[in-house]
Amino acid sequence: MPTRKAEPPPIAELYGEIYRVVRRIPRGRVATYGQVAELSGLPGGSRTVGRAMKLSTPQMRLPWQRVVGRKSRGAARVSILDPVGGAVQRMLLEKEGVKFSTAGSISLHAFGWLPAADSPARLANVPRGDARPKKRKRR
DNA sequence: ATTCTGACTTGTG
DNA sequence: TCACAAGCCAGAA
Repeated sequence: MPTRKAEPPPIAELYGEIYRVVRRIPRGRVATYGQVAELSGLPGGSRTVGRAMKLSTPQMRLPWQRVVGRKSRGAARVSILDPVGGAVQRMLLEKEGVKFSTAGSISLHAFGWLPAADSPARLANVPRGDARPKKRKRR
């Protein structure tokens, strides 16, 4: 085979994967950009997920409002720059039961999506040690 | 090719 | 908790 430079990663494919992951987020739950990125095979690609959301269209019928920005260890928040879009996202989430604190943050402890325990029904007894294999102490 | 920008995240102070 | 810097990735100029 002649010299064939490593072809660039199929961006479109990755976007498709991102949308696929987003569709798995259950109603009333939220996932962070970073979380969606990892599940899509794009570690560190949180910004790419944000772009994918922005590029999404209504025809896709994508639950984009369930993807939020991480604020701290157990909290998330709306990260859309456009104030109108941000308000829409919040409204849509509240409509499906997601509660916002006075500071405008969402408790991941209460509404964070747990991909691993997605179908088994999140019992009240959800193991605290997230699905993270290796993680030093608390981050 | 280089620089800027953003629906990101994490570390510091 | 807030502000700022750095690292990060893809698209636009």
